[in-house]
Amino acid sequence: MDDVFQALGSATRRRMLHDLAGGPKSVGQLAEPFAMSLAAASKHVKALEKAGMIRREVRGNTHLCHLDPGPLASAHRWLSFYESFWTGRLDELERLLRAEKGTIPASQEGDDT
Amino acid sequence: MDDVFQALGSATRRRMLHDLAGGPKSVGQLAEPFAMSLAAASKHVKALEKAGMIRREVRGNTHLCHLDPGPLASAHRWLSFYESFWTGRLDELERLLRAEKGTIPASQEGDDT
DNA sequence: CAGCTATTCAACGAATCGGTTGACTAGATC
DNA sequence: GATCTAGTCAACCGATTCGTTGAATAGCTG
Repeated sequence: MDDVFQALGSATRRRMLHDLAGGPKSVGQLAEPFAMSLAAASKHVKALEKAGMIRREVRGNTHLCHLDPGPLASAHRWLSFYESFWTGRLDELERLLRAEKGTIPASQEGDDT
Repeated sequence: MDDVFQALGSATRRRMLHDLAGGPKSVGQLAEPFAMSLAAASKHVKALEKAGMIRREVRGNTHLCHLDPGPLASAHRWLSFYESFWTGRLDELERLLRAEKGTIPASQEGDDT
């Protein structure tokens, strides 16, 4: 989860993810919108890969990057815990907090599912 | 958005948020679960505050911290853009991507709503 | 006022980040 | 085989992060 949120904490990488939503792209294609060296962009790709949000398919000369939405889904679920908070459903929040005392749900504890 | 995801990229701060979901807490109370100095914890609180996820109410001697779910909601909405991706609703994704060509929705571009 | 409590601030150090450049590897192309 | 292209790797640099400690501030308490 650390890696995921950390990866998302950069506009550059968020933009890359967004571009990837339109379909697989090579590292070079991902780098194109940015005024930085290919090496720098390559590092960003690696950060996304480390966070599990990118799968790499080495296709001959070029590395094709695919979006893997799994970690995004995890992050989304993590945030959903607080949803009742911003929708004003405080009763629901209380239920969640009470339920947790017994269960220790994965998305709020120290694991990285 | 950078600040928000960056703040979330630390298990320590995520734990603090989670504790805050149970109600307002002082800096000292937030620091208690951790084996770190109060000064260190104070910095984490400041990071959360900078990201807008904490409001501080200086009540005499102690600083009472309240959860502000706004930025969490924003992050959640940002991730929702990809929801169709992990739910397998690729048709919906395509609709989103197509729609965006005209609109440029705030949650996926360079602003920080 | 003296002293305890809660918290911040400033300075420091080690580690990490985000970028650069130059060298390298491997696949395509002539 | 020479060379162009795609990408990584390693070294380096400046800025930031995460922790520390010691001192400062401000509110309570005797």
